[in-house]
Amino acid sequence: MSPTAKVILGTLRMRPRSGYEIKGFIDKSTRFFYSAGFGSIYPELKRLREAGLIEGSDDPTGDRRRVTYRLTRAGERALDDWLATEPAPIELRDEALLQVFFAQDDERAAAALESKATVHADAGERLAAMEERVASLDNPYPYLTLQNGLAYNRTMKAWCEREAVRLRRRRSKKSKGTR
Amino acid sequence: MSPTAKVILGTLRMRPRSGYEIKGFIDKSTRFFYSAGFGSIYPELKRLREAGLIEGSDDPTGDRRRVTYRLTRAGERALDDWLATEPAPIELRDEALLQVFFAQDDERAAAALESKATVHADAGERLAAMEERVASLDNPYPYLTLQNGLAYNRTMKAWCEREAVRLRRRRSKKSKGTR
DNA sequence: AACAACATGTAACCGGTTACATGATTGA
DNA sequence: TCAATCATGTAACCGGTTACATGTTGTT
Repeated sequence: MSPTAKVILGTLRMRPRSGYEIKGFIDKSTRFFYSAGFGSIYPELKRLREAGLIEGSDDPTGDRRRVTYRLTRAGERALDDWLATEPAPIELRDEALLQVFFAQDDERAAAALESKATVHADAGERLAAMEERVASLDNPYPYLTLQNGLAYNRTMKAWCEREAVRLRRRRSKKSKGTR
Repeated sequence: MSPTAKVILGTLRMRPRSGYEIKGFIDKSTRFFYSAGFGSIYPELKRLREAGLIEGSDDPTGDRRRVTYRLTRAGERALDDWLATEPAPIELRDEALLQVFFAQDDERAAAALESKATVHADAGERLAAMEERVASLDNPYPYLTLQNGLAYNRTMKAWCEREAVRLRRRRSKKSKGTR
């Protein structure tokens, strides 16, 4: 099952939606740890339909066509099966950390850490802005993942700032200079 | 500049290496936050050479051919330019979190959190096994990124375990059951 | 009238993973 | 001699991003 299929199936179990609505839902919920664009969603809906995991019904607004998809029983089974599967290890590509790794001196390492701190600060703010809305949901699990993102970004921001300060302090005493 | 180009250029500044050695270096250093396979490395070496950012010299072992690459001045400049660039935001695809998000009850949400805790525990152990070796390096920045990975996995493991316990405790009192 | 949002889809492109293919050297 | 490691490379495949193409509806 493809990554995009997983998030589509999960989204459709909550309630039937069109492709456009699925995209909207992802963008305001899982996008921070699991995203998908139209270019993935529409072809995947087609495949899932052909595989019998979802079914679509025409649901136009006037002349504007729209297909609303819902899970079939086979789709629900497939979703439950995946949900009970050991998760794939987290794939992570952190350019800021690579910049720290290859830094040539404390000054530039500190700058890279501060960039990373800013990235996490921004992400944290965007998550915090969602907190109230998500907290008021019936379903408690989205809120749990939001809290996870908050904890993650808080920790990383604090860690990067602390290390950046340490490097800059060290640098002002004994200059490491160029090699 | 492609992701693979960045890690190749940085690796080659440390010292000249063959494609095979570059892969070996990545596997024992940046792989946890930035990886690359042979299928990316060799084609990228070719492109970087054509672009004049690296140069290769034949350096065979007996009849076994080998090309050792080093940075050109243009390559060093390109590396420094990238190092001073705002990093791309972290791309993250966390299947375990998606399983939590779509969980149907506390029991299964807790199980997903425990899976995620295990993932982080394993990653933390693999990093801890590298700690002494990396600490004894001349260059302090690889150790810094190792510490970051340790902090990240420690926090995530603890957070997931704590939340899993909380869910299981809650579950044993008021069973949430099916909806 | 114009623009944002709704709605669906395809095509080109990019880049990574896996498998395959080949062959030399080293050490058990 | 056999296996592990060194060494390089390509091809098929997979899947995501971006751009493009098209048309409707609702709001200003």
